[in-house]
Amino acid sequence: MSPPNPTKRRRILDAARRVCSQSGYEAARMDEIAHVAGVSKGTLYNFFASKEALLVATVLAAHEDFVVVLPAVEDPTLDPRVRLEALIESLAGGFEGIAQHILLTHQAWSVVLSSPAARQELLGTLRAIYSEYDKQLQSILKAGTESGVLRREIDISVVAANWIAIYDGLLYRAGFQEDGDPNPSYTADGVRRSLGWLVEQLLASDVPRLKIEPTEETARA
Amino acid sequence: MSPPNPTKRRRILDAARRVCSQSGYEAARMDEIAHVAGVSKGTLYNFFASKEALLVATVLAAHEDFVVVLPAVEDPTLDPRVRLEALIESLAGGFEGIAQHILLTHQAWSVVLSSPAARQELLGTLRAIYSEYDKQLQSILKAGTESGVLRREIDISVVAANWIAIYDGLLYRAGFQEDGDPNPSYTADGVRRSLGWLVEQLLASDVPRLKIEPTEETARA
Amino acid sequence: MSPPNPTKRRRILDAARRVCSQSGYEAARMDEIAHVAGVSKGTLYNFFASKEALLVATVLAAHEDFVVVLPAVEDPTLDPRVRLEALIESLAGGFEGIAQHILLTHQAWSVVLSSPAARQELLGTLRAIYSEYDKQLQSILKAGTESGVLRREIDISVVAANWIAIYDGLLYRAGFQEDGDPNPSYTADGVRRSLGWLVEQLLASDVPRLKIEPTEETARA
Amino acid sequence: MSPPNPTKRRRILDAARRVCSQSGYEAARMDEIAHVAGVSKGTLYNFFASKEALLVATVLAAHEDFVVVLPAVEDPTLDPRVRLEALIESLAGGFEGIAQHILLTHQAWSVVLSSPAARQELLGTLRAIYSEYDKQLQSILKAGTESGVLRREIDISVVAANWIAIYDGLLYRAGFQEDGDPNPSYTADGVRRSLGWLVEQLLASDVPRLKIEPTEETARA
DNA sequence: AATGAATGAGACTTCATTCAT
DNA sequence: TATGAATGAAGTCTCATTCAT
Repeated sequence: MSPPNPTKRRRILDAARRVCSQSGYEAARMDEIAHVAGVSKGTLYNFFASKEALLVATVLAAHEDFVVVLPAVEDPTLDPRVRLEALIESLAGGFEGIAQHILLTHQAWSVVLSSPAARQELLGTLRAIYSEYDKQLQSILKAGTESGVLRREIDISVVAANWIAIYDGLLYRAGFQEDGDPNPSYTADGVRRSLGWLVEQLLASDVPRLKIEPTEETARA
Repeated sequence: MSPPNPTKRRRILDAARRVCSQSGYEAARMDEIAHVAGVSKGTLYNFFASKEALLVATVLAAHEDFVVVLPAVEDPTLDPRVRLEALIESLAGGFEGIAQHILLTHQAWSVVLSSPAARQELLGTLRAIYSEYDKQLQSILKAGTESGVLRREIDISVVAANWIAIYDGLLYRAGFQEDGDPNPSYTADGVRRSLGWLVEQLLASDVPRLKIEPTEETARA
Repeated sequence: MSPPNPTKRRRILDAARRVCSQSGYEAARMDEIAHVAGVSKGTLYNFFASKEALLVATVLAAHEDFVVVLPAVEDPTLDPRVRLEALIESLAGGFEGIAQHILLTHQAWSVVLSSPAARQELLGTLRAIYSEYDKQLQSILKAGTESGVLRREIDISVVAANWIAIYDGLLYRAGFQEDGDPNPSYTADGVRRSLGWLVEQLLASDVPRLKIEPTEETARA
Repeated sequence: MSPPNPTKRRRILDAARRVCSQSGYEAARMDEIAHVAGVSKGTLYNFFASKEALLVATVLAAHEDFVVVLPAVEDPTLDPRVRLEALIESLAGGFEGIAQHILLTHQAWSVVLSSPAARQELLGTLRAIYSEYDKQLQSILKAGTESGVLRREIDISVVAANWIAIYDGLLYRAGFQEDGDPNPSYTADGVRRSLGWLVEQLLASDVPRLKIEPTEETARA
C-alpha cells in the first residue's frame, strides 16, 4: 500500500481539481484543498510531496479521466470509415469534460516552466498521449488508403496533423467561452461536425460516409 | 517628460515578456522585471498599477505585435484564392512569434481566473481578435463560392471553424515542443502545409490552386 | 492546543505594548514585536488579523489592566466621603501604569483616523469606560448631597465633569514629562492631592474630611 | 530671506495641518500635502528638511494660532477676579480651534518617540507654553490671596495644577467626541462653566464673583 | 527656486512546509 | 497515520527623498 489509501488520494485529487479550476493553480491554497478534501494539511503531504507534485498529478488524472478510446477504433478488421467515426466519438465524448478543466491544463504550464522535473513528467505524458493518438490515426488512414476506401493521394501525415490540430484548436477555444456562451462550434457536437467534415474530404469519390450513432457508453463519457 | 513615456513603457513590456516567458508569470518577480528593463521597481508601478495589470498588458502587447494582416487579404477585388493564400501567409508569418510566447498566454489564464476585471479585458480583446479573423475568413469564402472558384456546396461556417481550429491547434501544440524539437508540423511551414491542404479541399474541381510566394515583407513579420 | 492560546496571545500583547511604547506605533515593526514575544511573524497573524488590529487590542488591554475599581466605591451603604476617597484611590492606583502607556493611547488616534472600524472599536470602548466612571461618580455625589454630607447646592454634572477632566488632564500632562522629571503633580500622589482638594470643596461646612489609607491591594494595582 | 517665501511656507503649513488632521500623520503623504498646498514635492523640501520637521512645525504653528491671551490677564492693576475671568475667556476662545486639531497634537507623539531631535523641540516648546500659563496663573492667584479677594488658605500650586488639568482634560476628551456629538462639557462654554466653578471655590466668602462678557475679539478667536 | 519622475529601502502579509502531539 | 499551530522565506507594493532639468 505505498499510496496509503486510494480513496483518500482520490478525494485529494478531486478537491485539487475543483479548487484549481476555480482559483487557478497559483492562487489555490493547500489549506483550501485540504479543507475541500476533508483532510488535514499534513495528510496532503503524506500523499504528495509538494504542491507542484499535486498539480501534476491532478492534471494527469484529469486527462486520464476523460480519455476514453472506444474499442472499435483499435479493431483493424473493421471498415476504416467505422474506425474513424468511432475515433470521432471517442474524442467528442471526452471533449466537454476536458474543456471544463482546460484551464487546469493551462495552469500546468506555469509550473512546467519553473520546474524541470515537473516539465519532464507533464510534457512527457502529454506527448505520449498525443503520440498514441497520432499513431492510431495514421494506421487507420493507411488502412483506408490501402483498401481504397480513402482517396489514395492524401498526405497521411498532413491529414493526421490537421485532425489533431482541429481537436486541440476546438479545445483551446472552448476555454475562451464565457459560461453562458452557447457557441456550438466548441461543444461535443462541434467536434463531430468539424472532424466529420474532415473525414468527408478523405473519402474516395465512390464510397458513402458511414455514420455510427452515439452509444450509451460514449454518451456517458 | 510626461508620465506616459512610450519608450520606457515599451522597455518594461519587453522586459516583462522576456522574464515571464522564462520563469512563468507567477514566478516572475517584479524585481527582476525592473532589473531587466533597466528601471527601478518604483518606476514599474508608475506605469502599471499592479503586477496583474502588467501581465495583461504584456499578453495583449505580444498579440498585437504579431498579428499582421497582409493587405491582399482585405482586397475584395482579388481572386479569393489569392486572398486565402495571403491569409495563410499572414498567419504563418506571425506563427513563430506568437508560438514563442504562447506559454505566456496560457499562464495568463491562471491570473485571469482570480480577477474579473483582468478577465474581461483579456477575454474581450482575444475574442475581438478572433472575431475579426472569423469575419474576414467567412467573407472570402462567401466570395469564393459565389464566384465559382470554391465548391458551392461547402458549409462556410464549418470550414471557417476548422480553419481557425487548425491554426489554434498548431499554436497550442507548438507550446509542447521542447526547444530542440524539430517537428515540422508546428512551424510557419507547418501552418502553410496544413491550411494549404484545407484550401485544396475547397477548390472547385476545375480551378487550379494559386500559390503566392512569401515576400520579404511577410517573412520579416 | 486550540487557536486561542491565552498565554501566547498575552505574550504577544505584552510584547506589542513594550515595543510600541518605545518606538511608537507606526515605527514598531511586526518583526520586532514577534521577536520580543518570542514567536514568529506568522504566529502574530494567527492571533491578530493585521497590525492595526494588534494595536487596538494592545491599547484596550493596557486600559483594562490598570482600571481597578475598589469595592468600596460601589457600596451604597458606605459614607459618600469614604466612597469618594476610595474612588480617588482607584484612580491614583492606576495612574502611573496608565501614564506609562499614555503615549501609546495618543498614538492610537493616528491609526484610528484611517480606519473607521478601528475608530469605532477604540472610541466605543473608551467612551464606555468613561461613561461608567461618570455614572459612578454622579451617583456618589447624589447620595452625598441627599444625605447632607456634601453641600446641597453643588451642580453635580459640573463637578463630575471637573473631576474627570482633572484626572484626564493630569494623565495628559504626564505624557509630557521626561523620564527623569520629578514634577510631583503628575504622579499618583498628585492625583490624590488634586482630587482631594476637589472633595474638600464639596463637603458641607459641618463635616470633616475622611481619609482612607492606601491598602496593600490598591498599592499593588 | 532664509525661509525663502513666507506666504508659500504658510500655505504648506496650512496644507499639512489639514491633511494630517484628516489622515493622521503617518498616513499623510508628502505628495498630498504638496498637492493641497499647490506646490511641488521638491518645494516642500526647500522649506522643511523632512516630513518629521514639517509635522513639528505644523503642530507648533497650530498651537500659536490658537493661543490668544487677552491683555487683561497680564494687567496687574486689575482686580484678580477680572484677570481670572479674562484668562478663562482666553482659554475658552482658543478651545475649539485647538480641539479641532487636537488629533494633530496626539499624532506628534508618534514622531516624538522616534526622533530625539523632534522630541526636544516639540516637548520643549509645549512645556514653555504650559510653564508660561502656570506662571501667569500663580501670579494672579497670589495677588488675589494677598489682596483678600481670594481665600487666604488656598494652596496656590494645587489650584494652579487643577486649573490647567481641567483645561487639558476637557481638551483631551473633546478629541473623543464624534463630529455630531453635542456633549456641552467639551465646548468653549464647557470651559467657562468648569473653570468658573473653580473660581467660585476660591473667592473669599464676602466678595461676589465678577463676570466679563465675551468681547468681539475673543469670540473671533 | 521649482518641478516631478525616478529611486530603492523597507514594511506588511502570505502560504508552502514542517513537526510535535 | 493524522493533525494543525508554528514557522520564516519571499514577494508585492509604498512613499520619503533626491536630482537632473
